[in-house]
Amino acid sequence: MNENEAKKRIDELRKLINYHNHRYYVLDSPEISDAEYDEFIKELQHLEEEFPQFLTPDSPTQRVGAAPVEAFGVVEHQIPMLSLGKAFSQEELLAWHKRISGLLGESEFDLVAEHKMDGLAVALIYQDGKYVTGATRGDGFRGEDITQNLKTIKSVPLSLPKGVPSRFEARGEVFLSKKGFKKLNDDRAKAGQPLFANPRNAAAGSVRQLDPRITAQRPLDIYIYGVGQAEGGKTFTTHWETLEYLKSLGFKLNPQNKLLKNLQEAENYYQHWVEERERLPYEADGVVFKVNRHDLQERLGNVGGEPRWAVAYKFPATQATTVLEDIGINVGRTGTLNPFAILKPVNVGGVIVKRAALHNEDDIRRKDIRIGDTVIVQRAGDVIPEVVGPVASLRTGKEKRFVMPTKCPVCGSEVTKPEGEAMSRCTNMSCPAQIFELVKHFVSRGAMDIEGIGEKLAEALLKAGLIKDVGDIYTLEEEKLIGLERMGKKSADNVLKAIEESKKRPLSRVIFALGIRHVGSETAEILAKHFGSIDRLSQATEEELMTAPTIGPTIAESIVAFFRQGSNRKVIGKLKKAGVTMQEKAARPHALPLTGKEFVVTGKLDSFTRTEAETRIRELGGSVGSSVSKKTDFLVVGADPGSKLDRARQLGTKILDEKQFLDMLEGKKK
DNA sequence: CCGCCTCGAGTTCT
DNA sequence: CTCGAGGCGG
Repeated sequence: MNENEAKKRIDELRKLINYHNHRYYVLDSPEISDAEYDEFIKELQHLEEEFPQFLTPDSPTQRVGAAPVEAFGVVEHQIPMLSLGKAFSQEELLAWHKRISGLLGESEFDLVAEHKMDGLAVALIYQDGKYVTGATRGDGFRGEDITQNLKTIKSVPLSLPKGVPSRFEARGEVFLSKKGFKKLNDDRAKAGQPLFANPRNAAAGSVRQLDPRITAQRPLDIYIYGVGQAEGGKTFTTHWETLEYLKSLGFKLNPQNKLLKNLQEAENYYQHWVEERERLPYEADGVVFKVNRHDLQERLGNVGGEPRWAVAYKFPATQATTVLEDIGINVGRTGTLNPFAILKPVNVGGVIVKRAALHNEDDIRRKDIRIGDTVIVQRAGDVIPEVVGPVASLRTGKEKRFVMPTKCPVCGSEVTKPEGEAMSRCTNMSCPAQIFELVKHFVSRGAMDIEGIGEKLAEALLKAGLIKDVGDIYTLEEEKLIGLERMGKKSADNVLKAIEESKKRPLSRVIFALGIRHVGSETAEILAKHFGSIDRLSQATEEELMTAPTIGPTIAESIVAFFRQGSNRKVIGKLKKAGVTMQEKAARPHALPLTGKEFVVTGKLDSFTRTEAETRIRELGGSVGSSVSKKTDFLVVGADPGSKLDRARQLGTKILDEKQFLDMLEGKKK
């Protein structure tokens, strides 16, 4: 290949790559496969190596691999990057609107609504259509030169179409998607590095890497929201037109931007996203409203370093800081010691939070959470409150590191933490905490389903010594029950009736109810089918157990150990004596209607709870999965479905609404 | 041996 | 809903 041919092919490839890059990273609708794209990149790299005279900084191969710098240079913003005034309530939004309406002498004017991304503001500067400089906002007047780092973001165009102003500055927000943020933190956790508290910190940290090769590995993205400096070229009369123009230049804009007619529509827009923000692929901490017409913007001007023509209306915070007063320990059914945070009560997004999950010891150490720390607490949507991490800068030095007790806080027995496992466990099988949890599990809905025995009664029964293990439930008598708190004849009768009922539960439920470690509802089902009775199951050796599907050495060992334990054999004896199901029911004459079909349920159903629906499916021979996969046959969708619906659509899984599902249960169609 | 897919277990607040 | 871990396929 001679020089001329090479030059021609290089230009061609760059055009091609830029086009497909834009399709993929900006428009989210690729036309070619990743492999084909990589082929183009490879070919271009080869040519550029062979003909280095044609290598230019705006070549798509130059996004990665610039050498690290010692420190960042300074970039002066020709037009300051101002921060926005904030509104925290409807009243404050109203006040903003009223003030500018007064200044303008009219109250109906278009507004542009945008999401306030949880990221960091940057400027991209183009000279004669070529990307030359990228800068952080800094203090608004001077920022840091992060040109090489921003270049690694694939949705940043490196060159613009002909006809753009000779010097052109686009402004936007660099951010991490929720997924990207999570993945980044997961990777850091695995590597034992400190975690980022939120996507903004993560984005800022990534963009301010001295080594652009590190930045290139972070899944950063950018939404452009405006123009800074622009010498020559087009002028626009509204902000919306400016946004359209930016889009036409190849910049990536937030698809949720919207042109609104008045304040009412702005309030609706806000309300909508307060409710829907969980569903967004990125984190937003509010919405921004901007006066659309540029002439009105100019008349309103700036005041106190903030433009009067825009306002950031913040969402209710999902994070708050409070003091971690102590770390408590719960002992679970399987003896696991589960630490939880005891917090100085704090309002997070309208809910008073006093406790929060702290999954395990490693997690506490990884996040370096200490008792007495001021911590960030987060409650996203319906999700359980969790401690994100400490605010290390507020430490006084009096904070105490958490140490997992070596004795069970409930019974005082030895605690072990097997090598390589995340959980510490109490070794005492008859630890009162474990027995209590086991009773709760035994009577719970998915297990023996004894209505009337709940947390309260279970505790009372144990305390009064009426039961010592789950087998004793079947020897309870009316007179004894009536003595207990809030328990009259009527309630006692009901409880006894429910206990009687529970004797009829199928074998699989009984196996599940026993609470054998690693044996949940699915595995119990398999064991019941495979062994047919408790007697055969209890006599099975590890080898025999492992012939059943999904049973490996760990589960097999756990089952054998369970039945070897004398106390467990005694419990089974009691259940047998009471007449609880010990055999799989005789093979049914005809196959159940839903045999072999796997269901997944999402959202709220009207006719019954999700667990009830799942039980019904199992009774009819179907199985229930917890997430949608290739194997799933049907997704049952109730109100307010979660991400499972998206996944089902992706996989083309058959989707049933509640009505169709009920019809199916009644056997109307298959 | 590693990565993917499921299952099991535990959590908070209204 | 999320995390950890068991099972199994590539």
